[in-house]
Amino acid sequence: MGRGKIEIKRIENATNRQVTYSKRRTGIMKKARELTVLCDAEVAIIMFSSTGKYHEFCSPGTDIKTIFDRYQQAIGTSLWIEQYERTLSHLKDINRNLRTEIRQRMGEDLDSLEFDELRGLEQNVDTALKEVRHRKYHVITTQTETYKKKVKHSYEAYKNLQQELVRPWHARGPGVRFVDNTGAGGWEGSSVTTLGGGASAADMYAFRVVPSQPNLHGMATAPTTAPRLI
Amino acid sequence: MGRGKIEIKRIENATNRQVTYSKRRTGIMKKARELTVLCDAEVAIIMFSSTGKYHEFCSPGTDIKTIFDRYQQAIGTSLWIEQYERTLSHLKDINRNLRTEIRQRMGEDLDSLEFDELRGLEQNVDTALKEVRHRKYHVITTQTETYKKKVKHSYEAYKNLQQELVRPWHARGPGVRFVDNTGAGGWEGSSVTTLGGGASAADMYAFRVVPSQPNLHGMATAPTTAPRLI
DNA sequence: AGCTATTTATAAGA
DNA sequence: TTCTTATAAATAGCT
Repeated sequence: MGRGKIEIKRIENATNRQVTYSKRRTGIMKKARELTVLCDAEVAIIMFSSTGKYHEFCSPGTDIKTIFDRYQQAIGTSLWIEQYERTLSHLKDINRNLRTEIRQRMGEDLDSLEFDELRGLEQNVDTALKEVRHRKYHVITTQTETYKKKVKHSYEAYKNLQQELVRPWHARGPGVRFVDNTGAGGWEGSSVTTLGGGASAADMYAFRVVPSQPNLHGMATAPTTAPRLI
Repeated sequence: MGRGKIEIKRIENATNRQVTYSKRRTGIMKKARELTVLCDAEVAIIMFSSTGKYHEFCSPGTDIKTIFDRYQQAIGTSLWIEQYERTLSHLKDINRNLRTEIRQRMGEDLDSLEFDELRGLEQNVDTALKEVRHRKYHVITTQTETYKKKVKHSYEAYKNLQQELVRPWHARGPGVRFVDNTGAGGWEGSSVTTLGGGASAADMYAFRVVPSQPNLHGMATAPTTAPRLI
C-alpha cells in the first residue's frame, strides 16, 4: 500500500529500512491499540529495531510482565529457571566433552578408548604434529629472514659510522657530533659478520624456553595475550 | 477499511467482537512478520482474546523468552537475568576457547600462535602422541594375550575331541555321541598351530580400519557410545 | 516530517 | 468459518 508494491524481503538501504521501520511500527502499534479497544483483548508487543532500539506496546490496565507471566502460565513453560538450567547444563556437558577430548589429545584418560578409537586418535595426533612442525618451521624461516635483514642493516649503519670516525674532523658534516659505540667490542667481535651467513635459526630463539603450553587448556574467558617474541 | 467506517470502541456484540478479533489478529501478525523481514527487527507479540484464548508471534530465529529477556535488560529490570546472561556468555566463551585449543591441537588455525607457543604445542602434541602409542601397544598386547588364550583353549578342546574320535566305541563315555568337525580341514590345516607363536598382533585387527576420530570434536551433549571391537 | 497514488486491510454481507 | 467486495486505512516513494 503505497506508490508501488514492495517485495517482502529485507530492505538493503539502511535509511530506507529505518524509515519503514518507524512507519510500520507506528502502524502496528495503532492496530494493537484498536484491537484492545474493539475486542477487549490484552496485547503486549516488544520490538527491537535492527539498530537495537526497543519499543513496546501494552494494553492499558496491565503491563508487559503481567501478560508475559500469563503467557507462561498458558503454555506451561513457566519458570525459565528450568529452561535456564537446561541450557546451562547442556553447555556444561559440551564443555566437559571438549575437555575430555583435549585430555585425550594430551595423552591422558586413554583407558576408556577402544582400540579403533585409539588408532584414530594416534593417526589424528600424528597428522596434527606434522602440521604444527610445518607451521613452526615456516615461522622460523620467516623470522630468521627478518632478523637477517635487521642485523644486516645494523651492521651497515655501524660500518658507515666507523668510516665517519676515521675521516678527518674538518670533512665531517655539521650534524654528526656523537657516535654510539656502546656495543662495539662484544658486538662486532663475536658473530655479527657471520650471522648473516651460517647461524642456526634455532639458536636465535634459545633464550626463551617454554616447556609446555601455559595458556591453552585454561578457564580463561577471553583470549590471553601471549608474550611476544620481538 | 471496510464497507463502513467503525468507531474505535468496544464491540458490544460478542460474535462480532470475536470475528473482528480473529480478522484483526491475523492482520497484526502479518504486519509483524513483514516488519521483521523488511526491517530486520525482532518482534514478539502476545495476545489474549476476551475469551481467554492466547496467540503469539515471534520473529523467526529467536523466541519470546529471549526477546523478553532482552527487553528486561533494555529497561534495566531483573538482576538475575543479567547474572544468567553473564554465566551463559562466560560458558560460551570457555567453549569457544576449548574448541580453538582442539583445532590447534589438530594442526588448524596455527597462524595466531607466536613462535614460543608453537614450540610448546609441538612438544605437547609430541608427548601426547607417544602416550597414545604407548597405550595403543598396551591394548594390542593385552588383547593379543586374550586371543592367544582363547585359541589355545579352542585348540585343546579340538585335540581332546580328536582323541575321543580315535578311541574304540566301547571305551567312549555315555554322553559323547556327536563330534563337530565342520571346520576340521581349513581350520587345523592353516594357522591354528602357528598362531600361538608368531602371528603379528596388528594383523588381528586389520579387518577394522578407522581413518580418523569420528566421535571426538563433536557437539554431542552426552558421550557417544563407541563401536566395540569384540 | 508531509503528500498522495496505490496497495492493503477489513466491515459487512453471503 | 471462509469468501467476496466495497471502502477505509496504511504506506512507498518523493519532497
